Amino acid sequence: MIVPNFNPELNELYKLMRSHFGFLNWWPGDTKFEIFIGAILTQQTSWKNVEKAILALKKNNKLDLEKIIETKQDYLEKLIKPSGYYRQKAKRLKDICSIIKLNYGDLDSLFKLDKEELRAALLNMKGIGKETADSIILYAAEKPIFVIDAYTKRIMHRIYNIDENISYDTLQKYFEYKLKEDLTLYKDMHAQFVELGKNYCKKKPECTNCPLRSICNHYSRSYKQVKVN
DNA sequence: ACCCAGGTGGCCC
DNA sequence: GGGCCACATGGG
Repeated sequence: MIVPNFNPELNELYKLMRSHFGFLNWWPGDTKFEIFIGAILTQQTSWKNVEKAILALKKNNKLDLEKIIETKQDYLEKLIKPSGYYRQKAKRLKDICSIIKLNYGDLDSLFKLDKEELRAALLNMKGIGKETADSIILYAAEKPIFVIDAYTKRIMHRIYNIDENISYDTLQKYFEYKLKEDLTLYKDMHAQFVELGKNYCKKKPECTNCPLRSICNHYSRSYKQVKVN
């Protein structure tokens, strides 16, 4: 197996984030279907906006595979409008739900596929790329797969100075090679990356109180420690 | 008035 | 296999 040429202590990294943020217990959502829809709606969109869209779907009794299929496109667009890209997302949601209904009957049946088959099936649907597919597999279908996102890449770049443009698959394989395969760990570690990315390791980083500053290459480069005698 | 957010698909080379 | 672009709202 080809892995990138770096060797961070991922368990130490996890412990530092975990002790700072606590166990995050992701993904928020009452049902598998809600998590599934949320994973698509949150693409390139803040979770606050997604919550509004999901609430609107709930209030109008549309948070359901069959209901999404039955709902007219323009009405669905109105409901999910706050989540952005709403025309695209409404069409894709309807198409995706139709395909699931047609090929598998319902979401649970789709989720009964084994991990690799499920991933291939999801990636075959327009509107679901690697990150969304893996988020659905991890948090809705609850099979251990490590989710990579822009935060994960940025944080790994800052801490260990790895290539910013490392491919999704390479970084994912790296995590899965280094970590023990554990559903709860995979779920929480991704959540920790997002939390760190939102609060500290942003595009404009706020390193001074970052929980990872003790191990961060970027921090040592940017904030040269002045030795006090 | 910018910049950013838990990406993706289409098109091009 | 990668680079560029459209897609769109709401919050800082």
